[in-house]
Amino acid sequence: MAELDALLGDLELHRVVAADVVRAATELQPRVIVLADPDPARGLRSVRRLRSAHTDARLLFITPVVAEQERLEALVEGVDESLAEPLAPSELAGRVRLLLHRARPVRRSRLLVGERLELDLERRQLLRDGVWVHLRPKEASLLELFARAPGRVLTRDHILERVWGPDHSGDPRTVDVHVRWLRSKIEPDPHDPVWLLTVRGVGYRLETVPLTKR
Amino acid sequence: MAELDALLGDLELHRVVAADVVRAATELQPRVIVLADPDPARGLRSVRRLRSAHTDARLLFITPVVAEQERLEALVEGVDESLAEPLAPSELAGRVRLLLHRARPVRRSRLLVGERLELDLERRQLLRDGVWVHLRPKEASLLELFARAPGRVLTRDHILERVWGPDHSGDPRTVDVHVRWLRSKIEPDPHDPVWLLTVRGVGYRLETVPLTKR
DNA sequence: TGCAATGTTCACGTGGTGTTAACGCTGGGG
DNA sequence: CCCCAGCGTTAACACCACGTGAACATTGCA
Repeated sequence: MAELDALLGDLELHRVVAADVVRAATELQPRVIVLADPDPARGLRSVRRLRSAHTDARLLFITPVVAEQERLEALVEGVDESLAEPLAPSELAGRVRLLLHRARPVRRSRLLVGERLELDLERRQLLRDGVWVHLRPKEASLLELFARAPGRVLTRDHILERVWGPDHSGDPRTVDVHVRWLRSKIEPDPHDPVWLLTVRGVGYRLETVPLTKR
Repeated sequence: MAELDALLGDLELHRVVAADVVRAATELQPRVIVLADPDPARGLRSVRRLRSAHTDARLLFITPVVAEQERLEALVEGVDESLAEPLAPSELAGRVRLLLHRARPVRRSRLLVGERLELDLERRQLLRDGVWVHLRPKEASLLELFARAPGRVLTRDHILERVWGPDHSGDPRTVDVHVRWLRSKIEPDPHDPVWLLTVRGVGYRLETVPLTKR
């Protein structure tokens, strides 16, 4: 472990026991978590608890070489890497650095629309010209859906499925109302939208870059 | 100073003037801050401002050898180390590394909400405008949980798990009542909360910085 | 044991939120 | 030029989540 410390010495390292892993992850907000529990079952439980916790950390799961089953399960649970002990310190250090630098579809907490609008996913609110604008739950979900697919046309059915849920059977026109409410909050002139645009006969799309600049 | 740079060259170093120390500490989130102000009184003010700022940094306080009084006061204020100039560069570098590698970063004993509220984690009480406000155990735990995840939305289930324990099965609405009691103690107007906010349909979140300022 | 402090649960009112429908407007095609 | 499907707009309505107060239970301490 001294050797490992030397290899990762320029990083901020913390060691915690399994019982504290969720609390530590939430408080410290690390970028990488290495789970090296001697008990594979307890390690798996830690994985599940972490996955439902408020952390974006990438997970590196390490088990004794005999615990092949748990190592595979961990992958299913969504860990980023799953390795078996024994493990060379340099190997582990390398994996940690790999995860650290890996471009991951990071759950960014902020999405931009233009230069004056910012959707804060944590607060589920909108920052417009430096002023916070309240978003209702459905509005936030709707805007998030659009912002994650900038420029793409989304049909009402697609929107209903993603925002309202797959088994939801409601009037597609409900989407229109929410679009209107969103426009009143993000558009300079709601009557002449420049961001959240109608695609007649198909659905709606959100521009993320001013049209004139393209 | 060139010699010191050589001794600490593998670390990321920043130099700032006293007026910028709080801002720099907040933005850079350093692990160690060396306060070497030629003016001992100004150095002490920096210590106090840092101690109530959003940083976990360990503090190393350096004064001219004549300023014995201030050096002792700094210790009372909670600096981690207090040394007198003149000081050999190797000595200083050694102290910095000592603080850096100290087993575990010191648990911050105080968390801030706004500028007038301070949660003392040891006493588990609240300092509001310089007056101690009594917190009941659950209230203290709840506020601590929020203060450690400023701005983040916490669901009732998440709160229950963290404050009441993982195996606790109680009414999620219990959280509402404690939130209400907390509001009566931290909010200027409990009917119109500005710190501990409701996120309808999701949970609650604690703002640590006034929203309009951002 | 008794009392005070703390914690939990419930019921009720209210306001925010979502849904639906009706009606008017617009643009494109016959 | 008119028609109509599609969309904008508004408002009524129902529902549900939350705030609130209080009763009740539990804990801690003298």
